[in-house]
Amino acid sequence: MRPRNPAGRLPEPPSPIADDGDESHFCRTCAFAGACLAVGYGKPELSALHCLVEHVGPYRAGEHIFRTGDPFRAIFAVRAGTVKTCLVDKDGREQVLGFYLPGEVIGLNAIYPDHFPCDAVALETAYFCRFSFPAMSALAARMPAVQQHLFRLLSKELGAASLLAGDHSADERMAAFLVDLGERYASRGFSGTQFQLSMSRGDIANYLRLAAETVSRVLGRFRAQGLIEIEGRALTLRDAAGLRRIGQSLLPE
Amino acid sequence: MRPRNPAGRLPEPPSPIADDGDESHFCRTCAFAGACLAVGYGKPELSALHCLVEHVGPYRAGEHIFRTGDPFRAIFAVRAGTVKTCLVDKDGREQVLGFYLPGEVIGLNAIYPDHFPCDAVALETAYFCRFSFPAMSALAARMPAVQQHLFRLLSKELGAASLLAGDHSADERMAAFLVDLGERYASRGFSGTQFQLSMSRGDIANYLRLAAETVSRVLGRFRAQGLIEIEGRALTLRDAAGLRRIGQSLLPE
DNA sequence: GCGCGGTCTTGATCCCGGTCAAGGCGGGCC
DNA sequence: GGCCCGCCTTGACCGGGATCAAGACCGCGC
Repeated sequence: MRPRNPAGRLPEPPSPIADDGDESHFCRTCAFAGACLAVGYGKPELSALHCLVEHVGPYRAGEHIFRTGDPFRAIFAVRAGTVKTCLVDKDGREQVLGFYLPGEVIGLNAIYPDHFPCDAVALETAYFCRFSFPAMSALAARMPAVQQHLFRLLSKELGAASLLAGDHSADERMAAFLVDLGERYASRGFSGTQFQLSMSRGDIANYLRLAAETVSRVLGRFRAQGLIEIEGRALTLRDAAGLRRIGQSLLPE
Repeated sequence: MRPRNPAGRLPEPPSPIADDGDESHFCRTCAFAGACLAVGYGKPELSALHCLVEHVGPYRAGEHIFRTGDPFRAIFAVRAGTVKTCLVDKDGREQVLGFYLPGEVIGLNAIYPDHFPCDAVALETAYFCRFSFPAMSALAARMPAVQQHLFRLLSKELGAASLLAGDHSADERMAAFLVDLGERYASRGFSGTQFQLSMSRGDIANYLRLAAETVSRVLGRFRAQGLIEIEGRALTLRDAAGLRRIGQSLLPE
């Protein structure tokens, strides 16, 4: 894996920011749009939901959205940019818990401890919708679809965490990671086969519980096998089916 | 780790079954008692909750409470006995997701996929309270404390799953596992330092992502160091503080 | 009693991935 | 321009835990 193309860092991908929506429309990628629109709520409910939303940002790469120990008051939906969450154990080593793309929600694991159990850090310039959680809970009680949606978000993340906990080879983890990223991009309307990795090799390694060197080597091997193309952080999935086969034991369905 | 004492299997520990409760009282270890009683709900709410509960069991060791793919209709609180949940990947290898003691709740990870994503198997004779989930959701909408409690249960399990996903040594995992078990028993009114392991070494190994042989060796080492006493499945924590120190990076607070 | 199967322990060996070390590349700053 | 620093890659080596293999112990059924 030799020459690094400047395109690996520049130009900033044109990652379109989701529009802001209005009284009766949500941001295009909103994590909650599905919960409400699909069920056909009317204007009053929509404005109720809009009332408890606050647009925040931008956060520059490296800035914290919240930190371990901060009191839990709100969950955040990513509008643009990418975020990693990570816990830092008492001897300072960090452990990446997840990466979050536009349309995804962070902060759910703070409900139980009632304060954030991890840090959230922007990996590139990022914008958020901030949902006051007390207000959201109250709304959930009035709108079953919202409650149901929250339950599902939580439950979904639980499933994802369990998978990562399995003992799988470096190849399996890496392949599953790439396929998963692609599918998440695709489901939000971006290209699912060609995108920028917004996180460093080190972060990927940490997330997959591998060494950074191993990530490099596996990526190199995948490239040699024609499964992917990669230059710096610019990634193309050449053989998604092949990757899926390798990572199948970690992938849904 | 040499002689095995028959006590490892027999006599059946006198694991007291939780009482059944009545119109205004819950089973002693009920996972939802706290949600309701602490907030001081009155008779009507309590009977609402009681109405949607159904006592089921006994299930004998090895019997399934639910299987992967079963449609999701209810969550289960353990009244007595122990349960393991595990997913079976397509090539038949199983992965233990968790062990559940009296007072704990299984089935939460089924909300999102809307069918059970794993099997639940009784490790010893077990009894349950079965909560219809649609009814529970409806109740949660009327009783904020119930909704909050469900959110917290989900969020708590999410935290636990993330921890297990870290890369930790066999000693750390094992120590944390033993301490955690002890604390969970203690919090339900059982002895936290002396109890029967209701699962096989193989199940423990699978849960901790180790080989069964490694579990044996670590247990042997812990015994040699005076941290524990163990004969078959009869376990005594001799130096809980020492174990906690070893497993600290996986343990809360 | 005896044999069988399951669970557990113990020892020997192997291998994947971690660690250490060195070097390339690119970007930012003086 | 030149330097430094962070990120990434590549190679050499090492070690923790998996795997393979053998045997102990127990409960059970005949």
